[in-house]
Amino acid sequence: MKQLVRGERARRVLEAIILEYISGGVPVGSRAIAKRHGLDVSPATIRNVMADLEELGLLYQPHTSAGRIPTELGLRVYIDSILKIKQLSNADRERIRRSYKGGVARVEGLLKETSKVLSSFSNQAGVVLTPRLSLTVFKRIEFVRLRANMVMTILVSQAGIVHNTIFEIDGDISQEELDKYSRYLNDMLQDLTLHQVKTRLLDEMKKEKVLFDRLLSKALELSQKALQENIEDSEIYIEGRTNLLDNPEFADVEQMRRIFNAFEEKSKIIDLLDKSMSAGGVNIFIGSESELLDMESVSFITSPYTSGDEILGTLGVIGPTRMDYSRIIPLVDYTAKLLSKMLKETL
Amino acid sequence: MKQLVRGERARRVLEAIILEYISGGVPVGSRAIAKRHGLDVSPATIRNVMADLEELGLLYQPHTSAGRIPTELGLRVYIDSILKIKQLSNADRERIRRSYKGGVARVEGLLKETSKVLSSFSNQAGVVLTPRLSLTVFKRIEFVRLRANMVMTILVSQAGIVHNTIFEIDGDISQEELDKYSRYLNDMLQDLTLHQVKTRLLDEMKKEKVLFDRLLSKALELSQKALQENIEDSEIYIEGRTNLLDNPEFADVEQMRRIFNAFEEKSKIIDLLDKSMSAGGVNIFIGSESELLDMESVSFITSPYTSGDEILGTLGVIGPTRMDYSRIIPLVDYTAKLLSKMLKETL
DNA sequence: CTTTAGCACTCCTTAGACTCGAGTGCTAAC
DNA sequence: GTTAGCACTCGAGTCTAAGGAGTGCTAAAG
Repeated sequence: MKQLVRGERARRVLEAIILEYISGGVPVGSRAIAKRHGLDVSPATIRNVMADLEELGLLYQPHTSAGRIPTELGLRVYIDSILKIKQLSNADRERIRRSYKGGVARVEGLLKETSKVLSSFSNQAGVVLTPRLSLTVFKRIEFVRLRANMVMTILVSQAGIVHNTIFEIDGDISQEELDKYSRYLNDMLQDLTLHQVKTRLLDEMKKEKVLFDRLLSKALELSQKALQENIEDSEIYIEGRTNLLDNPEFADVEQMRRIFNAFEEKSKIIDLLDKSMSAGGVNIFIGSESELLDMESVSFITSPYTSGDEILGTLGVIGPTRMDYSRIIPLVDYTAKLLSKMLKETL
Repeated sequence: MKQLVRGERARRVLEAIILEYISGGVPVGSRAIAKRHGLDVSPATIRNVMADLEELGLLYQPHTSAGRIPTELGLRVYIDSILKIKQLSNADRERIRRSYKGGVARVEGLLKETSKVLSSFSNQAGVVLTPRLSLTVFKRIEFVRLRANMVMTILVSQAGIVHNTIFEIDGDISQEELDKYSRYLNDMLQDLTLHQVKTRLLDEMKKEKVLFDRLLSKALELSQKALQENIEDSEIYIEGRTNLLDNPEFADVEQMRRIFNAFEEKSKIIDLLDKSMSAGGVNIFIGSESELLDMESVSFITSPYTSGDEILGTLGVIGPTRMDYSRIIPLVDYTAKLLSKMLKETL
């Protein structure tokens, strides 16, 4: 990719245009570049370079007599081979840490807080994908008799995630009986991931068919039911949607509607975050790279977060393609690390 | 209020204008009313009536040569003394019931589903306030040892709501020990509301100071900690925000931003829903009646929902003041009743 | 061969002028 | 009390002209 932009000067011009465009949001002309960016050449020269960059597909003109705007490819090249990613300053780190007021009272709350942090420090939308239950490690199961024929199962994972399911059963079971089941299961299932738990339960059920142990049988059946429900699903927390309204490129209502529709539907965003979960480190999707239909002018910057060795989920920032990557990339990176640390230390 | 609009004809004109305005969204003129609403009088007569209604503050003109728009007061009068609230048709009821696919796997999910139902049947935004924990009845408490010094408390209410808190303790406690505590507490706290539980615990702690029972002491301390955390808070589920974008009155970006800001902040909406919880039946807030700053053109239609005798929360529809009250009022009413029934029957 | 000044050209943006039409309020007649 | 007639108001839409930002090309200079 680097070779695409041969000369040092071409690279500096591209950088200048992108910086100018990011801060201004309007097409940038040759004069502005020549003046403000310490390139000691005339606008005419800049124009020649611009024409070259346009031919390479890194810039384009909305119309003949307008300045240039970077294309997605242009941004890609910039991010991959020009942008130097700075570390977050100590002051910034400190400010981020401080904005997590209080301790970790609930994992859910911590994740929600994180999406708020991402949004307020980026001035864009912050997003956090919740852990997929099936990937987490089993910690505890409890059954609660709600009333005759109705039982609630509460599942706790090592990472402190709680999940409950309510379901109907044939015939009543007393709370004492249910407690016996859970004690039994808690012993059996220690240290398995929920995914493993599921297959383990199936194995045991097969064995049990031969042994005819009634206690065992019921316990397995109940937990089986509890695990059927959506342990593969994730949710997302999105905060700061309205920050996006401040970007002039979304002023047009039609654009806006599409973006907010995507926020409303969530499933596409979940898919995207899910995909970038396994790829370690910071991921960047520029415009149509995210393959979310109708989202040409939106970029995602994401990073997975963990708890100890478990990869739990992804967090990130959603903003216009024209966002301040140099600030937001380290922000996402640091926030992911900080969250991982908090999850590990407190749980 | 009824006296405000003396003549039968005046009332019919007001109704006609409101109906026309609701369906069209643009100021309505005298011709349209004279033609379409079976009032057998000329436009000039209508104009006279309109002038009277305007003097009463029920209508206003955006500018001299425009038609009339109902004021908030006009809508209020219409809703209070003209509108006859129809029952929902059986077909509609059936369609609503059917849109709850599957059973009640989690209360949380049920509430979220409900806000979706409200949104899709009203074509506006649907909103559901989650139960305030402190009002619900205690069912069960569990402690889980996450690791040394870290304990999770899981609280289950009779209505099937689960709430967890993680906190640090001085000195390690084994899981067996924790189980003892929870068995003890589960016996003691049956059938109290969480609010009562809180005071009860304080009482017991005072007594205990005298008795020096170590088991009791620790158990009380832990549960006390768990209850300190946000049992007074509620959350809301909002669905169908983007439906509001289809209303021409919100086409202007500035308007939109204000509304979406309110959605983002939530606390004001929570307050409003909270307030309308105690007032039984359907509540209607037109425009500035809701006292949400900057929300002149938005109406709320809300109704509390219950589980048995407990009032749990509020649900409703948020839309433009210009919404189809005759359809949405019974929708909100029916949905609240249906949700209450489901909560009661399955839990 | 590269850089630059000069210049004609393009095309968006803005503002003003104008028309059109919906709707009103008033007056006078029924 | 109701209605027809009419002058008047005012926003929405259309058209035109001016202004200006920015370009591409050419030709000269380094």
